[in-house]
Amino acid sequence: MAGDKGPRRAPQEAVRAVREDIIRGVFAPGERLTEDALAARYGVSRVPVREALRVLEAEGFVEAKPYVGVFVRELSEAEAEDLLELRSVIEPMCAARAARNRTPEQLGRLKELVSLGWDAVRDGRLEEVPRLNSRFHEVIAEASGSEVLGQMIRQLSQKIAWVYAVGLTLRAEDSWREHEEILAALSAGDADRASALLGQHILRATTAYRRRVRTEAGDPIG
Amino acid sequence: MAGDKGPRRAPQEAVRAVREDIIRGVFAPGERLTEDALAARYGVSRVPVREALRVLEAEGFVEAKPYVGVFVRELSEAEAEDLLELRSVIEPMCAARAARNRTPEQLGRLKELVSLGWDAVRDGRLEEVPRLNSRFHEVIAEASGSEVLGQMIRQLSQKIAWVYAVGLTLRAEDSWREHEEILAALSAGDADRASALLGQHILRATTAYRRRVRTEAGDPIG
DNA sequence: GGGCGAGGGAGTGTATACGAGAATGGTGGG
DNA sequence: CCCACCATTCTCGTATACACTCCCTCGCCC
Repeated sequence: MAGDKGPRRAPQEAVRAVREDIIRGVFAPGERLTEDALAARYGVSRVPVREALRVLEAEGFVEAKPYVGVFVRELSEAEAEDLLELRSVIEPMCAARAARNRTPEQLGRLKELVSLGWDAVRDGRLEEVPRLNSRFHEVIAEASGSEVLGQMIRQLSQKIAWVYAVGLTLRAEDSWREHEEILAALSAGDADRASALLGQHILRATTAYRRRVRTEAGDPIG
Repeated sequence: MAGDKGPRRAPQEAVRAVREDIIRGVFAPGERLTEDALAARYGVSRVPVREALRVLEAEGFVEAKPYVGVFVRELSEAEAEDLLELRSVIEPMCAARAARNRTPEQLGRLKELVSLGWDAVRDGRLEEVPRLNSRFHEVIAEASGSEVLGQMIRQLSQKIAWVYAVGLTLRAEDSWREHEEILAALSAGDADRASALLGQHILRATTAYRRRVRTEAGDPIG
């Protein structure tokens, strides 16, 4: 079906696709995902889909019950806060390393992302912002030079994007202004400043998230 | 083939089995894992093995190259330190929650693990210690009540066990004495003390690890 | 009329079979 | 003697087919 040009590697793409669909809200929390439906959706067999679902289970996006099926996980407000707090301690650590190890190529990608983020915010394409946000933080993780750390941050970042996207998108302008400052510190190789800025950045994001959740409802994030 | 008594649930067990074999050093870092060999080893088909390998890849234990195969990852000394540092900030956070949320059943399991750990140390069965160590920390993660946090710690804990096991096993007596104190704090519901003790515990483990690495060699952990 | 048990449908779990790509060894030419 | 090219082979990647489990419904009995 949709296998227009997908040449010879389906499962890795399937993971990305399903994960993005979950983050974008195409699949709602609690929803059951049937292997057949996903297979048809992506024009592949059930085997790659199964592998993708197992990966997503390991990453914490879905929950699988044996002989029953997989369901999109529902994040409680408490868990969302845990994610944010977790990031608030990990990211500064990561930023300090990134300021020392970042390559010019990575700086270039960060600059491009900041530019794209600004454009998206300015043009009101808010649905693209969480994804760009994730990628900004993922590149920083990559720039830290630690494969292990990078993988952790990557997963964490994607889940944060999910938390935000499930609710709404806001605080976009401030966020990207702060991204710009972080980029400057990284560019200058100033580890302390990069670490401090990122800590501040996460703190503000957390505060904004809490305020929004409080005012909107007391419900689970879903 | 060897479907002795496990005829009805293979893949989840396969993940555990392969992961334990990697941690125990049955499969050395850098080694190539063929699906057929693993399938034969566990008496199942290639399909569950593939799913297990994808999960382990997501967890960071192996690296998969398309159309080539999966290889056990090699952790550099820097990455091992990153893991330890990561744990040093996450675990105290986790312990504070666990002190508030732990159930009597979880306390019971912790007590049993401390007992088993002491026995293993006393009897010189040092090869069992890393696994018990992991489980102790995993139960604490579970007791924190946060599914998200628990999953993160779980993966982290397993990788730490790997780091230790690949090198050697030591500091076992002190470690389990400290486990006992942590258990006491959890039992008393003293969040501050539990958090502080766990931070201290991790710090000592990290120091011991570094000293060992320094004195033994400058090589990668593998 | 309500509760309980059996049967059917749906979907997962697993195995087998086949096609595609890459590493390896041999062979021929320079 | 060395290098490049090609074919073989091994392994991964995917699709198809079947067995087992769960859930829901319908019928029976109390």
